[in-house]
Amino acid sequence: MKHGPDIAVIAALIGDPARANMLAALMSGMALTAGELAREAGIQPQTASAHLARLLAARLLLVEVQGRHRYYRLAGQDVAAALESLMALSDRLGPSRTRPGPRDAALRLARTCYDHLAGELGVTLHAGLIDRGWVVATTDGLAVSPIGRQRFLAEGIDPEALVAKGRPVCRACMDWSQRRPHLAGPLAAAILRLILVRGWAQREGKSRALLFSPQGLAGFRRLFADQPNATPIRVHETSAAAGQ
Amino acid sequence: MKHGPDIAVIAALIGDPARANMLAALMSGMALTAGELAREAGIQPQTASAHLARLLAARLLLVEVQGRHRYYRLAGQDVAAALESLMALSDRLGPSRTRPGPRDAALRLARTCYDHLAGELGVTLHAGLIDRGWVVATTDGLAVSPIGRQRFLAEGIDPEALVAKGRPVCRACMDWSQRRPHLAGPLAAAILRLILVRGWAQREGKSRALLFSPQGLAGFRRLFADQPNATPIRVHETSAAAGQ
DNA sequence: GCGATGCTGCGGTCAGCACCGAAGCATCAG
DNA sequence: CTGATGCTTCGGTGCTGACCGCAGCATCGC
Repeated sequence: MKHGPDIAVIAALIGDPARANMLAALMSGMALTAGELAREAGIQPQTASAHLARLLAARLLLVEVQGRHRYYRLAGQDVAAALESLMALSDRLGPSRTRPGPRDAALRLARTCYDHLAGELGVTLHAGLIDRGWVVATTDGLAVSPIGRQRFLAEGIDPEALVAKGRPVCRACMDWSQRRPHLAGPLAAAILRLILVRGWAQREGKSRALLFSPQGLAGFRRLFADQPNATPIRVHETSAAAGQ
Repeated sequence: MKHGPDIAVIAALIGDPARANMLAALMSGMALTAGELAREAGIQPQTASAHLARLLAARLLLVEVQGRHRYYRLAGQDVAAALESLMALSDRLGPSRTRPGPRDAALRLARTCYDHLAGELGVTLHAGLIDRGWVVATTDGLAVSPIGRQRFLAEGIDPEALVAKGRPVCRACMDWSQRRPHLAGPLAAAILRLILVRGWAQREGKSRALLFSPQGLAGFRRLFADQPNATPIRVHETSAAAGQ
């Protein structure tokens, strides 16, 4: 048992600061060039190239060549999920090695998690869809109910067109900052695209943060989150969680 | 952004082979002494002590002193979840760096994931409880239905006694080997205890593998998995590996 | 054709850290 | 008490790997 379990190889790849910075940048879901990633990590292009080659060999990244550019992106949802779960452990190091600036607040409110919405609004989305009965639990995770399908079709999303090789169309994913589940899967990816296409929110530069316009936030809440009739949803536990 | 994101610190800790071996051993959910962990990792006690101190400082582990022994265990469910998600990425390295022996087949059939059941039977449990309507989706993840509570009480498990500080009593957790959700959370932990107490299964040494007796397997399936009336559940996608 | 840009491979340097030997404390058995 | 066990701290060694300067290709613009 000299060379250790495979988990050590993967974790060691993520464990280098330069590579971790690159992976964190790719968590936005965008494909970035080798040069952009080098700048993101604060290293020279040669060094970045070596790092990227190793991440590629481990199948953590995919690459697409376009002319003289090489666009790297995360290899899949599972890679993003693993990175998120590691972020969830980061709090343990100390109350805040990450300086809690305004950008951090934006990240906690809404951010991309590879291809879908995360943060407080991601949790709100998950809760809202379940409250409305659009999404229900199945043996495979979560699925869209008949009424939900009708509603999504009205918004231009066909859930049945999103199913791929028996994978669930959506599922719960533990949110790093909220410590509650948010919505993941192809359906969640389609909803994020809808949010961006309608101009409800836009990316903040190359970061993972999503900036919602007031109108966009209102539209989002009206469609997915607001409880038309009854009890208000509780999404503001972050303040209480701080004292934990 | 010189010293990298916190995620790099955590991943680097897990990324060392010796530490990864220790953490993997602790995934069984048992508390192990420093010496046992040193042997597990194949290193000298002094080296292990240094590793354990670092894991402790990062709050990945908890320690309990009993006489001259020090019992280490994982700090919580989130640590176990992160390790599982890293294992899910290990497949990408190569078809099988992990030799696929009989022990591996046992791991894929049933194993502990920190404090609950994982593997094919863990997925079966998740699917079975949802099929029976004992567990349903809520805004917090999964919850026990009234009929479910009645059934669990009949087996000596009180779901309401398991709720702690607003955390969901159970939730879905993506299974490393099955790539489908299995049941996690306090309820899942109680079910694992039930399985062990009734003698349906026992741990294989210090490994994560759970060995079900034929009678135990029958009892488990009858109570949680078998579909009494209708369509058979599909849990045998890896039937080749299971051998059952 | 030319130079500029984006990326990768090669060598050499250097720091970090995993490792063990030796020693020091606490606990337990007798 | 003495000796044995379990664990930790300290010092020193050795090796892996991250880094950059330099060079070599491919692509784009002109």
